[in-house]
Amino acid sequence: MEFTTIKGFRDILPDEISYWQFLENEARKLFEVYGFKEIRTPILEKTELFKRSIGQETDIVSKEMYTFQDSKGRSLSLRPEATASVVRAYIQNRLYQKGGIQKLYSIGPMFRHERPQKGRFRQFHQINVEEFGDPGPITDAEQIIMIMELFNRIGLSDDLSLNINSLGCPRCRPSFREKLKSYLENKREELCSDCKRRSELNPLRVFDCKVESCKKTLQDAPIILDFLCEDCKEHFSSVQKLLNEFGIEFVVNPGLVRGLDYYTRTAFEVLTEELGAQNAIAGGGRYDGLVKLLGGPDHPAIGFAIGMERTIELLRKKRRIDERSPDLFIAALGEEARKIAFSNAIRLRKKGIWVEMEYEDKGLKAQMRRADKLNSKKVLIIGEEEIKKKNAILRDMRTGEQKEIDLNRIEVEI
RNA sequence: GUGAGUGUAGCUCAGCUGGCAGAGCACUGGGUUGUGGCCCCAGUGGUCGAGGGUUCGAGUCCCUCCACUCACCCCA
Repeated sequence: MEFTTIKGFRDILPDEISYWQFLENEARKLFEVYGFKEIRTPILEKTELFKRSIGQETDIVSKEMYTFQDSKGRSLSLRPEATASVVRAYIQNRLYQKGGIQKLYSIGPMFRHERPQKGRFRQFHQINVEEFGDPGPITDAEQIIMIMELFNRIGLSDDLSLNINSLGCPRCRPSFREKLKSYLENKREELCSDCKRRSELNPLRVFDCKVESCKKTLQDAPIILDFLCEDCKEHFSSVQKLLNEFGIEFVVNPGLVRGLDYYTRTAFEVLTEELGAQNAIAGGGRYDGLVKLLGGPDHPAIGFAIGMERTIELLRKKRRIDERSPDLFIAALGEEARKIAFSNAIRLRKKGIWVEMEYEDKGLKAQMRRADKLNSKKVLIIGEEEIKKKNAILRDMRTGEQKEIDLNRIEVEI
């Protein structure tokens, strides 16, 4: 085959689309009652935006972005995540001048040049939520409650677990970082080669390591929660209190570290055991310093992203979302009948009725088989007999009952 | 970037120590005039991932390449 999708990119085919629409629709309905409004930003941005927000040293920016020069020599990148673009839009369009809190969501493709595997693609889709302007723990809890409610509504809550952590703030994180760094320095010989590298660049990430010896070494490592300043401590315990109050189960995981530099305080992840190595189907957290860092006002913010491919894979594994099926199939016998069928199909569709028919000259049996395959609820049979009598036979495909009806009364009968 | 696995019909796969390219599902038609599902019969459909080598003969053995999958890594 000469033309195929490029590596890590894929077609989402019609037989999968009911799942996508279901997920999107449920998300939109839920977000709406929480006061979130949709925003759509470009998928292409100046490279610098991502470098500044996500962090120069992160894997996403240093080796996973689709970056190229345009004809004027400017460096552009396909977005690897949504937050940077939404923050940019918030600042550029002065959304903060509308006053109060801005609640935004966005759905669309992201791009990362990684080696594809189960649950990981180079083009993938996220449902993204961002909220600007409120520093308090209520907002944190509200977003977590909302995301868990979404998973509950689509029927996945039994298969998911929620992890939360606090990453501190610029006042308290540095001292923890130093402490951890020196701890790792002393234990350097016990760490795997990856963790040796991590302990230099981004020491928090060693907590993600899956190597047994590293896990063991880290058992006695300092944890961030012991280093939180009073404000961060207070904030985090309020979040937990609220989650408890509203019956949200969670695990405090001090090893939960988000890979992007901009996170502060609350971080959370929704995990599943069912999808192999890529087990996070949603993740997010607070990023109080980012708006200012990108040139906006010093506004706090919090957000999360849901991985749509992963959610849908889990959804397909756990339940069936039925496709819609036609309301009526018109089986016509002969040239004259087909004309009548066609004009009636057009007429009924104007009224919002899903009508299918056979366009070729085929026997009734073949047409019935086709109607059955399409899972049509009813079949209208028009043949020479019926034309003479100016009526048609309406068959209910589930019960097998059929009756003669007047052609003008089709919409009433079905 | 590293490692392992897999490429045969639209899909899922069988094909033994080398000897005529197969099954199930799907699709099309039929099982007496104009009635679906179940059943029965028949038919369409293949550059066996690509190229090279060994051999009288290669889907099968050897080499090279390509693609896909999973894992590491990273993350949604």
